[in-house]
Amino acid sequence: MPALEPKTKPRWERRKDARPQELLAAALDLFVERGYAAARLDDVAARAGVSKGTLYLYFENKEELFKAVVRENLVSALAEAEDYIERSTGSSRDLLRAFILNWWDRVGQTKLSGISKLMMAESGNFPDVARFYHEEVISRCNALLVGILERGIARGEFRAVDTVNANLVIVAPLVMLMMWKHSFHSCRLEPISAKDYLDCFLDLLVNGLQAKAPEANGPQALHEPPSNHH
Amino acid sequence: MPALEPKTKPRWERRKDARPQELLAAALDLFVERGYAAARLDDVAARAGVSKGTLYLYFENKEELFKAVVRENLVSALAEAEDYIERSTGSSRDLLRAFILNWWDRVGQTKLSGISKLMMAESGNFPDVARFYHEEVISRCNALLVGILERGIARGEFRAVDTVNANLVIVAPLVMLMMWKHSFHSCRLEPISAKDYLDCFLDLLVNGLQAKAPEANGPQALHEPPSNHH
DNA sequence: TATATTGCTGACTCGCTAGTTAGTAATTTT
DNA sequence: AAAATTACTAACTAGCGAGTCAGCAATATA
Repeated sequence: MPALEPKTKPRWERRKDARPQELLAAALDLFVERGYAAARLDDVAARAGVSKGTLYLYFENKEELFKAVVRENLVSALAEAEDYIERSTGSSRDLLRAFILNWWDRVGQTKLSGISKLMMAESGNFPDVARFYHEEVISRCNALLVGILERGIARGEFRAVDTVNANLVIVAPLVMLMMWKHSFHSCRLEPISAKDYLDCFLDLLVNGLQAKAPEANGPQALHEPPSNHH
Repeated sequence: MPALEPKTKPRWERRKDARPQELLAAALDLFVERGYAAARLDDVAARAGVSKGTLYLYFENKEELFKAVVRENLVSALAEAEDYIERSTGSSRDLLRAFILNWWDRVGQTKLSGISKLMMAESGNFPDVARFYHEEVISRCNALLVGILERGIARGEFRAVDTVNANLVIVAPLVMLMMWKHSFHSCRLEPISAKDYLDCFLDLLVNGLQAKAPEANGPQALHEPPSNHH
C-alpha cells in the first residue's frame, strides 16, 4: 500500500549544517573498517544517509575527506596534549605515564587506532596522504615524546638514553597493540587483552627475562606473576 | 632498420621449467612494493618477462599466486627453524637469541619483511588469505617462540612469565621494525638503524628508564640490572 | 500562493584491473 | 620437410569505483 500519507516526511531534508559532521563520522567508520583504498565513497555517503553527490558538495575528493577526518580527530587531540604538556609541572615519570595512558584512552582504545593502522599499511601507495599524516601527526607525536624524555634527562629523572630510538621503542608495543586490534580478527580466538599485554611489557621492561640467581627454592622458578588471572 | 637478422632470437622462448620461479620472484617484488590489493598481475607478468596470460597458465589466480609466494619463502624458512629448534640442546637463552637473530637475518632484514607488513595491513580485506597466513605462518611462529619460553621456564632459565603475552611483547618491536621499513619511506629523513634500535630496546629491557640513585660517577649510566622493583 | 533559491539526487563517464580466449609461433615428432 | 603439439601472446570482457552534472524537490522569500 503506497497509500496516502497526509503530511508526511519528504524524501529527503535539507540539513546543511549537520552534513559535514555526519559525513566525517561515516568516513571514519569506513576508513577504519576497510582501509583508505578500499573504502568506497558510495558507502560513506550511504552510511551518512546521503548520496555520493552530496559528499562532493562538502569535500573536494577522497583525499581531502580523509585529511578532514584526521584533523577532526587526531590533530585536535594532539593539540590538546601539546597544551597539557606545556603547562605541566610534575615529575617527568608521571608526565610520561599520563601521556601514554591518555593516548591509550583517547586513541589506542578507540576506533581512531584504525587510522594509525591504516596509515602504517597504506602510506606507501599514497605519498601525499602519507606526507600530510607524517607532518601533522607522527612528527608532532614524536616531538612530544622526545620532549618528555629530554625533560626527564635534563632534570636527572631519566638515564641519558638515546631519546630518538627510545621514543620508537616505547611507541612500538603501543602501535602493535593497535595494529593487532585491526588485523586477523577472523583468525584470533580471543582478542589480546591490553591490560595483560601491557602488564607483561612493563614486567619485562623492569625485570628482564633472566631468571633470578637460584635462591632457596626448587628449579620451577617461583615468582608469582604479578596478577594471576584465569 | 628492421633489417635482416640472420638466425636471431625468436620473439619469445619456451621456458616451461623456469617460469614458475621467475613469476614467484616477480610477484614477491610487486606484492612487497605495492601490497596485495594494489599489485597488478600485468606488472608481475611484465617483470617476469611474460604476458599475463602466461601467469594464468602457472597460477590459478591472484590468491593462489600469493599463497605460493608465502610457501616458497616464509613457510619453508619456518620449517627449517622448527627443525633446528627441535634438534637444539644448548641453553634456552642462546636458543632464543639464535632464533631471533636468524629470523632477523632471513626475514626482517630482507624484502620478506614486506610480506609480514602486507598481511598486517590487508588481512581484514582478504579473510581467506588471512586465514591461510595465520595458520601457516603466524601460529607456527608463535608456537615456536612460546615453546622456547616454556622450555626456558621448565629448565629454570627464565622466570615464569606469561608466555603468550611475552611472546607478543618480544615480537612487537621486531614487527614494528619491519613495518617502519615499509612505511613513510618518502617522509623519514634517515631510515631507522636496526642496530641502534635493537640496542636501545635491549638496554631499556634490561635497565628500565629509571635514573640511578646518584652514585659517585658521571650521569652516563653503567649498569647492574636485576634488583630494584620500584 | 507564486516565485526564487539551493541542498540534494541518481544516473552518467571514464579509467583501471582480474580473469578469459582465440589465435600464433616455437618446438617436437614423424 | 611436413605435421602435430603446446607455451605463449594480445586483445578481449566484465565489473567496479572515483568523480561529474543536469535536473528535481525542499525550503526561503515575496
